[in-house]
Amino acid sequence: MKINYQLLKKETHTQARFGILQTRRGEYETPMFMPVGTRATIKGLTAEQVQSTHAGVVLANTYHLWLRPGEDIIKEAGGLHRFMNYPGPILTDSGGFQVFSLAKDKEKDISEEGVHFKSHIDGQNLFLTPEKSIEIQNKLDSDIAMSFDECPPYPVSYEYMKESVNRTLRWAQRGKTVHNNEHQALFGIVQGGEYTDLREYSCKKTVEMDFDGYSIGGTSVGESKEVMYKMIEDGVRYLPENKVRYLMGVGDPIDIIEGVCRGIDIFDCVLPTRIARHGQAFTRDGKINLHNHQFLRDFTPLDPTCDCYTCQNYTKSYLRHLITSKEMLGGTLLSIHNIRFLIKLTEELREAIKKDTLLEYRASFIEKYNSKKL
RNA sequence: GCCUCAAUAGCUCAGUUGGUUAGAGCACUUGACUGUUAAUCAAGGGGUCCUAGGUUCAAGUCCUAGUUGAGGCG
Repeated sequence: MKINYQLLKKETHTQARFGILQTRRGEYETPMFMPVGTRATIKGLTAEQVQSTHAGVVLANTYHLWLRPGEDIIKEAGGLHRFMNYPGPILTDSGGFQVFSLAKDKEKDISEEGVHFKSHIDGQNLFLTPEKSIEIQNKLDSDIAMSFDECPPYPVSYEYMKESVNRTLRWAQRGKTVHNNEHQALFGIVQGGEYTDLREYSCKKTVEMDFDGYSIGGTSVGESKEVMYKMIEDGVRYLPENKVRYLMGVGDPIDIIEGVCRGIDIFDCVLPTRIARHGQAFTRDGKINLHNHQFLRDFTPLDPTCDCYTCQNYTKSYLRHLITSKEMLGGTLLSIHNIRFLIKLTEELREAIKKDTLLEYRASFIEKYNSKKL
């Protein structure tokens, strides 16, 4: 079995869906949030700590693991799961997004064949193709492989985006052709930027190729929230109901809620772990910065209603001490909390979908979350 | 007692032949971060330039005295 998505319930007032993602490593309810472990590690967390957040699927990155330690080493180790000691499903991103940040001259570096760019480690010239990306992911033996796509910046001209969408479609087909791992699923990626007709075109053509799941790419690259939400709506409109939908790179709590309301099933984002290392935490009352002096004598947990390891055992005062002292444990404890926060959010969204109360849930969450900003 | 050196932001220190509004790093106070090149980046507050005189158009900078500190000689 690769993976299978079972749609169990559609929310009455929105496009939201409750479902189950069946994998060879267990079944996971959607909507769900996937923590990001680019270099085969959720930064600062052991596998046990990751699992304590009730995480299911976890991300790793093809580009990073290709450079170091190399896919052959991981294959020799017995595959990515054994290598990083993670028993749950792993999704590998294709490296397409790295092209977006590393290929400096898009016109020159991105060709029909693939992408030229420089290693961020030692600057050596590299060339990545759709075939190579899929081949690496086959060897990594992740549970879900992603098609190698182009993620254009924002904004970009209609002409460029059209060309890019077509190239991404051809790359998807090439990747699908060489994909050769019978228990690894392969997802297609819908692009098209903010252009509704290109999203429609990209979506329909990608679906024609029949992937195991579909993702919306090219969001959260600098566009406004309104544009991003429109991209989601346009990207989702022509996707089949019986396949899982993954919004790539989105993990702001509000954006997750808005995504779910528009029919997204799974999300991934570096935000919870990155802001954690930078000293910030999600709370029901909005994001807080543990650097702030106001927490010096705050001997209460980040969130009294949170069931995470951090909130069960540590106070804001102590977390502030760790962060201001630059102690590693600070990033670890805040990462545990932030990941758990987003996963708990998806759990509550699932309940709201089942009870058809998603709009009320959204309104009350957002009101509380934004309350302190005014 | 005498000699030498030093004294500039909370800390450690730059500061040209005297020349606009005296700087840096750290610390402090905040902000940003969305398929991780990111335990990162950005902004802000903070000064009786040891004190008192003097020279000069102009002194953190030169001169005199003092104070404090470090070292040396008796």
